[in-house]
Amino acid sequence: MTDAHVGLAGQLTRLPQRQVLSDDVYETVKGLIMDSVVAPGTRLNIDALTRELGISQTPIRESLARLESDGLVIKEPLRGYRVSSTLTRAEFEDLFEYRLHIEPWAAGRAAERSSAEDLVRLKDEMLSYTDVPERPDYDSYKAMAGHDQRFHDLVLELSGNETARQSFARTHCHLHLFRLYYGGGIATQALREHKAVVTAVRKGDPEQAAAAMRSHIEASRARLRPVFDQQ
Amino acid sequence: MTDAHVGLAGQLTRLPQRQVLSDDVYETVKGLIMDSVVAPGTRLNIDALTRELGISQTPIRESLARLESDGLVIKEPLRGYRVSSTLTRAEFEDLFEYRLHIEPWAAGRAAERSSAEDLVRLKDEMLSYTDVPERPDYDSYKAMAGHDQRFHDLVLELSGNETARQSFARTHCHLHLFRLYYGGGIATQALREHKAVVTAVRKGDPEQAAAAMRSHIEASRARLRPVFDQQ
DNA sequence: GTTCGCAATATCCTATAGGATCTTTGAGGG
DNA sequence: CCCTCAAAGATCCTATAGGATATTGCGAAC
Repeated sequence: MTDAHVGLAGQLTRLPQRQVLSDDVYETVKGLIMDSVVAPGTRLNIDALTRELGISQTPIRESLARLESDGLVIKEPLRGYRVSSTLTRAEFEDLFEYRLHIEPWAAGRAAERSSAEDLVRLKDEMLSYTDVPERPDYDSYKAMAGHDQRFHDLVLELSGNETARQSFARTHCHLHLFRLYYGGGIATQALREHKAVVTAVRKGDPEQAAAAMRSHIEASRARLRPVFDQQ
Repeated sequence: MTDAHVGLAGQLTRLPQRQVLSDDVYETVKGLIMDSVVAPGTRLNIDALTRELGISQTPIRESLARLESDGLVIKEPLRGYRVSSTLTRAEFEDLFEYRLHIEPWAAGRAAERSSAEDLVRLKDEMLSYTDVPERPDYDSYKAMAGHDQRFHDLVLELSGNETARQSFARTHCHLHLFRLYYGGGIATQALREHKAVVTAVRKGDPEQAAAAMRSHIEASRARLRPVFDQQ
């Protein structure tokens, strides 16, 4: 390796970006929140995290600052951070209303604009999660949630409007929905609905794509709403 | 004060949130970026900021982490932060396209839903910036930008969908547009367009409100586009 | 029993220091 | 001249320490 490097100055691309500790901490704490290991409302004690993670306070503080911007933690000056609550019903309704405004539009644009390569990416994403177990456990729930998020992000990306994609990403929609555990069992329906969106996009039919996406989101909302009736 | 406090235990509300140094730093650096004191692409040297602001690195790092989430700085691990570029033409177009999708919808909803109190707030906001100078200087430009941002945020708020308002806020639309300095001179037109939106919202006419907002955003886009022709 | 005040403890926030990594500079060789 | 390499310097990142603030617990008074 050292010998191969000699004489190639300037011809190697820059190494991939390094992962620094604060990034690791961010992902770790995010995972704890996402998996409800730390419950909504829980105070996040910086000194305790220091002890438990075996690192200093500084990267912890930095990652908490980022998580605050993500809406996953709430900072109270001088008193610390706490995990944000899961969505209230009002927030849930706002989110879906917003989705119903943005995502069918995006799907329609994806139908108008997608190249053959784009369609391959859609197909690949659909193939990334097909093994729906009869009795969903936590891992399959998590895998489905991952597919769901990637699918929607991809459609937003194929809409060709990066502002819209980022805006949607910044709602952290699927992260918040993930935290509203609903026991699974509906992956088959969601996959079917995703497939209908993909079919319309492939046909290049924006009206049908928008309608399929709207239908999917409305169904998703209806499936999730009972969560709030149990509280 | 100490005497007044005696015997009133539990009856005083919690004091307003305290401002900590990292919050101050965040606003300071944000202001430097917004005012283009530090130009787009500039590296932000943490040690230099430490010396110039006379504080330690820690609050600086925290505020930079937040500014990264805001899209105002870009972090390159181990190499530091740099100020994000001003909007490219493509980003500008995406942003306006997104606005054209979101803001007329929001204005229409505001027209449907606003209470008398809401309308007072709109009126107050319109009254907050009326003194349009013949020859706009930097301060008036900044004041107009402030009004512009507050106005649009208020309409989003009156739409009644907090997800939408936050999503729009997180684009930092007016902050990015502010950095595209265009020399002013168009405040009178923008105010006239804002007034048309307010008039329609007051009438409770959602179609007219949406149309007025659409017209305003399209005009705003047309006014700003020449910025890119000069680059 | 409740409430208040005070001291002790815990936690948050920032400053400082040191190690790791990157960037710049200068010398030497072709 | 250009290129390479090594050393020096600058900067980033994290650990540690100390001061400021909030929280908790206990005892005294009512």
